[in-house]
Amino acid sequence: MGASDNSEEAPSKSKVVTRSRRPRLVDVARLAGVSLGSASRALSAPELVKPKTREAVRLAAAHLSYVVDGAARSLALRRSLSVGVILPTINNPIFADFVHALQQRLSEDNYSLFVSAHEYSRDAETLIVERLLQRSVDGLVLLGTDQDRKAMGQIARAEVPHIFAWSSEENSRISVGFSNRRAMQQVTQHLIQLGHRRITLLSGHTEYNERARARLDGVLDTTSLAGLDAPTTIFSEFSVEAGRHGLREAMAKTPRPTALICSTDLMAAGALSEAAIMGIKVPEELSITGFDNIEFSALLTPQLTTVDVPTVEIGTAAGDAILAAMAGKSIERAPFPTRLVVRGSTGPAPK
Amino acid sequence: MGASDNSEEAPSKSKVVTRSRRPRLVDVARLAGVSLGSASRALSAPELVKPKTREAVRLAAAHLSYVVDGAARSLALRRSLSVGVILPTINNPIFADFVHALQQRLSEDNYSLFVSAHEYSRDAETLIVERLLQRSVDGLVLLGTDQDRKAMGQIARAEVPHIFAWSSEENSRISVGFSNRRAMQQVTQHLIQLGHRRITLLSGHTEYNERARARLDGVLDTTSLAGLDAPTTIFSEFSVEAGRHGLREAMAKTPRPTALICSTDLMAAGALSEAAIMGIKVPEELSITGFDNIEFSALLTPQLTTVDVPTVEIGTAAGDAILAAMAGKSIERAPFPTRLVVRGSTGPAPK
DNA sequence: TTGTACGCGTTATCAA
DNA sequence: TTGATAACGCGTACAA
Repeated sequence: MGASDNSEEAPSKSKVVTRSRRPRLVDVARLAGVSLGSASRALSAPELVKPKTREAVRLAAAHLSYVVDGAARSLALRRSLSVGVILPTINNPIFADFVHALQQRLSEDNYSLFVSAHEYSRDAETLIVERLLQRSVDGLVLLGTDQDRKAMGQIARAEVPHIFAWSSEENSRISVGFSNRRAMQQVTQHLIQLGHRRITLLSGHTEYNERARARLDGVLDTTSLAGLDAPTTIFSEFSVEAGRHGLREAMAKTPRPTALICSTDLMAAGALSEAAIMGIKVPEELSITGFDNIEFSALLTPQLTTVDVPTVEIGTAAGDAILAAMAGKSIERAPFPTRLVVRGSTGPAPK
Repeated sequence: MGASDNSEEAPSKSKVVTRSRRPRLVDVARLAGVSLGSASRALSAPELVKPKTREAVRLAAAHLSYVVDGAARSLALRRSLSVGVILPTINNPIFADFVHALQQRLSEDNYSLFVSAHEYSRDAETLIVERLLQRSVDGLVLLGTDQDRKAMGQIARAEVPHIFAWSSEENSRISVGFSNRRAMQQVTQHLIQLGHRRITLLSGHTEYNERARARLDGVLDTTSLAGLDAPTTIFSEFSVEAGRHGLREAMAKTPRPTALICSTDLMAAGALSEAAIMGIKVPEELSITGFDNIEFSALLTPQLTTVDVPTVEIGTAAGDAILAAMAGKSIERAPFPTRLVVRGSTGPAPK
């Protein structure tokens, strides 16, 4: 009996060489000549321990290349020191920047970040939430406010602190983000001022996507205020390919629109490229706008008129917010400002 | 004594409402009227249990919204069912696609993926490895073969199964990827065939980056074989901004080069844009090439000649490989083929 | 096929 | 300031 306690045993000669067990805290304690408790304190609450033991433990730990076992620690601590973020997709550079900023912020407070994307599948979303709950994330950052009801149910039952990031419409619940609606109002206003009256909107699907809805609303607000008819709206995915198709569809109508508002830069980039292929001059015959101000939007020809979103700031603020939420506090913050960036893809409406 | 065992106690009235404890497996077992062991088996090895108990347990679990505690499970299982991937940066769409494919593959085998990027900082890299080891990842996917020695030391000591992905040069250790060197040979060959003799190379920094080195070597191989002088080489970061500066620097030389080889599409995109600003005609006055074939490279004007890399396939194969490695097997596989994509940014050398 | 009891590695409590 | 010991929640021999 007690065999499992005998850590001095040499690797048994006749067996295959097996992966050697990683050193545990007891091993460190023994080498340092202190108790388990002292070793634990020396590493995670050094101020509670005499400098001498502290050093002895540190030395022993370094000597053994000891790394604490996160699973055991989580179990004892009843927190995992990890946070999950659920993105719609990882295939939009705007989210990559956001995630990076979020990760940086959490890292400062010693939290790890689980990144996952559901790629607009509700099933995937439920599965992701389930996995994150298994991992006992201490907090959850949700992108957008319009999550799957089932997923939200799971989150609510598990009582995991969570925040909504990205969108922050006036009437929505508290979240860290900006107003898609107001941003799109500016875009539309810009086009109307340029004399455009026949506008087509290339929108993302609005089910489970309050961002797409808010952007759509922003356009409608503004056209209606200006006494225009509601613009033709085409619904599609948020991809470059969808932008191509959208442009074709838009330009198949008679009379042709003079402006195409796209829900994202990705779509606008596709539309721009397809316009070039069709020989449609931008902006002389058609103005095109995007949304997000991804780095590439300034590299297209013509450069894209778009909405700049403070991605990094939102990522950092989301980190602040979820850290606060996990600490039981709650942060109120005003929506972030966005900025219309007027570039070459928009111009006066043709006569 | 034994008070902590009394799970029927009502929430104490006078205290603040606290976060209710999440249900444990015992709770499920009790509700299902079976033992802890049976409950455990019913959920993770259903075939070992009678259909009747299996169902009872499932029902109870669903009723309580039970989710297994990953930390406890890891501790008992001595594996975490998680894998880490260490990227140089998350700010290149090529890596985003790779990670997504990897994640998908691992997810099929019920593994979670920790994603982290060191952004070319060695310190960050060591910290990341340390964190991943704390989390007891069962395997590690390293992007590139040229990791920090210290980090590799940690990984070796911890004896964590790991694989190298992305690069796979002839003389390097086994890894899942493609030959950067051969790909760049093709690019250079293409330019030489177009009559270019004065070529400038805009390379990434080569310290700790075998990909940049291999690409550089590929260019040198080919120019030297063609009896040309070694091309002027400018070293810089892998960014759009660096591409802009690189182009300016390249075109400041007399005589000007007729072709600019860029180490990545990001750089090439910057160079292309800066050329437009300077009024340099591409490809009439200057041919420009990229590397990676990111989606946007086909949306630039002119479209970018570049090297297509089978990102998704590599991601999936990397998943296969690390799963195999964790199972104690090892996968041999030939390097993936790359493909030169000739588009509008390259043309005959000016007279 | 099921139940019991122990171990996984750490932190927290409580005495000393 | 330190040391002993009881959790933390789950998997799995082993016995029944």
